[in-house]
Amino acid sequence: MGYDHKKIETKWQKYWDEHATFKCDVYDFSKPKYYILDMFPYPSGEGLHVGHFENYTATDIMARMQRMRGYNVLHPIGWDAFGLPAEQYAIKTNHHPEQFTRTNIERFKKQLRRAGFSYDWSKEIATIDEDYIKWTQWIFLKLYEDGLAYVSYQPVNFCPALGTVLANEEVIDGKSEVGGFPVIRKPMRQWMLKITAYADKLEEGLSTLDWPHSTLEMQKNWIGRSFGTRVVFDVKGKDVSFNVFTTRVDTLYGCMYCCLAPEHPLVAKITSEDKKDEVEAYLKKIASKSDLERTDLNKEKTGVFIGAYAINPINGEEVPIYIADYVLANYGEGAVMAVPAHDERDYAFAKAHGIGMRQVLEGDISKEAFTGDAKHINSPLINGLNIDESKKVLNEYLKKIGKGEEKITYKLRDWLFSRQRYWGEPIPVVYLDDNTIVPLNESDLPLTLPHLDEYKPSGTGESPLALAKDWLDVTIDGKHARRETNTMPQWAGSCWYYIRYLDPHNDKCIADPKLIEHWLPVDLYVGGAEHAVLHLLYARFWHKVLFDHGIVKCEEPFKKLFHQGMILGSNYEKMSKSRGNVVNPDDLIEEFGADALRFFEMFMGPLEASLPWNDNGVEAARKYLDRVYRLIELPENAKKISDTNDHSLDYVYHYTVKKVTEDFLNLQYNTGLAQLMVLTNEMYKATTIYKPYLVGLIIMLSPVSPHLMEEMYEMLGYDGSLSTANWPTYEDKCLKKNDVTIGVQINGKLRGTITIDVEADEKAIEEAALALPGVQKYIEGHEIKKIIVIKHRIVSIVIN
RNA sequence: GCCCUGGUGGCGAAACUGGUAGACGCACAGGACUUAAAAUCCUGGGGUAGUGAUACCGUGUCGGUUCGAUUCCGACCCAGGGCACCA
Repeated sequence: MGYDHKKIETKWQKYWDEHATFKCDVYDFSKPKYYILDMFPYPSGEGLHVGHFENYTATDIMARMQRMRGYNVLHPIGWDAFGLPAEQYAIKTNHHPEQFTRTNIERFKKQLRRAGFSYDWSKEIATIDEDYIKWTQWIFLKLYEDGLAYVSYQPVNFCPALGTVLANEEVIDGKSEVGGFPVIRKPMRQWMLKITAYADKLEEGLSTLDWPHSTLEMQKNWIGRSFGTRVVFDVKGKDVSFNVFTTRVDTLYGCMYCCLAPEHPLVAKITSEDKKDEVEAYLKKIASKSDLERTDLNKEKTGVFIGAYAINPINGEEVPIYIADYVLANYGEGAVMAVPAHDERDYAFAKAHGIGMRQVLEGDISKEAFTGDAKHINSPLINGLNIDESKKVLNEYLKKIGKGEEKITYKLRDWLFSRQRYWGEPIPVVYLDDNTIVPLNESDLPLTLPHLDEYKPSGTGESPLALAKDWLDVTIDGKHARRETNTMPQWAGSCWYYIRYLDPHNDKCIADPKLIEHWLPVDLYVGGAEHAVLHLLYARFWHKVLFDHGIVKCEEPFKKLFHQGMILGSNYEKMSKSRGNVVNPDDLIEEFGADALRFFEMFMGPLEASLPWNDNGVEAARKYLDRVYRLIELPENAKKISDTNDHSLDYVYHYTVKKVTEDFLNLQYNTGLAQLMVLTNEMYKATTIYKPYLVGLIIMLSPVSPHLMEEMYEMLGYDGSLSTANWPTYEDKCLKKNDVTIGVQINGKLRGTITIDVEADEKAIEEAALALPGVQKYIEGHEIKKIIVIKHRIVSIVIN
């Protein structure tokens, strides 16, 4: 019937608890450190799902393995506990969101313990804890001191249905990411973080990281660094000029008009009298468009001539100035020089507005803009040169005449850091009656949330905190002041939690500097690819700020990053309640045990792949574990266990140790486990099982299915927990085989195999290959042109 | 449209720096054990033709390089993820 998973798993979970088996002494610097981190969960009302399990099992295996390999392993867990669902629950029920959150945390904890994850629970943190909020706010004050946090009244995305402002990243196609409600533009007082000040450092740091290629690409694209030129255009007849940004300064001779963003400050100043009405009407049209419409209409290039002309600094030509909404106010200089012949957008605009074009590169522009590299024409200073050479020449020239310079711009925008919500960290500043901002003193932290009778958004955009009169009004140095009602976004707490884990109860500083220096950066960080940009970019940003303050000593927080794939429903669709394909881990643990679930989730395929759930999978994993168990439980197998080595398993065992060790360290658990199955199968076939090899199997399997392996270790007569056992090693001499089987190809087709002594020289291999009857048959009557012998691999015979 | 990732049996997947494609597992089939079934243990499974040894075909498609290509190169098709007028 197999082992009693309930009894065994409960027994060992209790043992680990009572012996504090996985508590990490962070001050023990005698062993090399290994810091392995999971992206901490948001404690939702739905509990842990199989996807969480995949993530946490993967890291748990690494943690358990590295402990056995002699590392001091830090493997903590905590709760990303602020978040919208708790607030929405509070709005509905009028209960405090913390109540909801704490209940969920307890449920998650129970599930994690049942899964047997080897977390150091003494390091547990939640972002909503007062002594955590304190340091989140403390970091905010550092950002404020540095001028990296500032108030801005720019238009922001307001979602009437949620009654709150959203970050650009939370708006998808003009609708809120959560709920899918329409979003409009509305000017409001906001806190911004100047992440753009770190754009360069964030870009540069990417090259030092051992991260998935696609994630590095995404961050690179998000930061969007581009090298170009700022060119100065004077406005004809007025004493003003404007800048444009271009990455193609080489096409300057082909500039037929200039285009300002509708919001450009110069528009009002230089619009001619007769064009005022037209411009006004256009601006009105733009303003009423939502982001959705603005991007939707991107097929048609709209814009109007504003009755002014700019002077092209390269040739003194006067070109008309337009405004058009395809020019973005907050990128580059908010203005472009338009070269219809060599830019797709300018081409479309010119066609639509009857503007001519001048070709300045050789190429076909009859149907579309030519954007490739070629020789320049119609460009006196650079005729005959290609793009790169031309840029160099023109950059130098523009610099000399004071009309431009090389410039770097970024797509990255500043981070909208405030939310008009209750359930977030209060922003630790107050406003005097004259609107002067006064940051709180460090000694006043943490600034905690007041209890409210109602948690509904005020609807005007201000957070429910505006209703907490007693909390809101304060006296600072005898003067009346009002607290900031905005709170921080959920991202805030997750920006630095990996630091707090080192020293979660420190009330003097965010963590003991000695610990920060020793333990950071995180050696391995595992979590979903959905955080490829936002969380991982924000956390890197804060880390770099803390680095500049000397608080952390390394420039990047997460040395190696890994994204586990998504587990899909058995119908290949994303698991969701509405699709009815959600798999509940609790039921599976109940029926097959945590060990089996852990095993299956690692065995089902590569960790990074998104794979469909297979209902038989967990049962199959369980059957394998039963099979391992029977190696000692079944009398006829137990009889075979011997303290004397008959060497029959030497090769397969040592090969398995090598492969499993390498595969596990590379997070290729599926192939490592396959090899453990091979070893198990061989043990079944063997007449004698050398006991140390059996122990080796148990140890290698223990990170994956720890409870049963602890039990088996005990059954074999060993004391204590496997966590103090040593990871097995292999000997090269056991990996040597006496002979190898290699293929024999004739003209690329496999015609036979030979088994030959590994030491055999090429000549002997060649002879053995030619001697094969199957080979002879093909060679007869043909001339052998060439024989290629690759030792231990293949013999390739070429005939005509 | 642009960027990234991937496409291998009925299914999940393996395959070192180009070297016997399909390890391991699921499902399936056969055998042993059993009165029987379940469980277990053993064996067999890429396709087509053939009783058979064997032959031919086969890693999304088409071409190329090579003695040899899942692996390298070119073009294309499909799926997933990201970005979206970024000058």
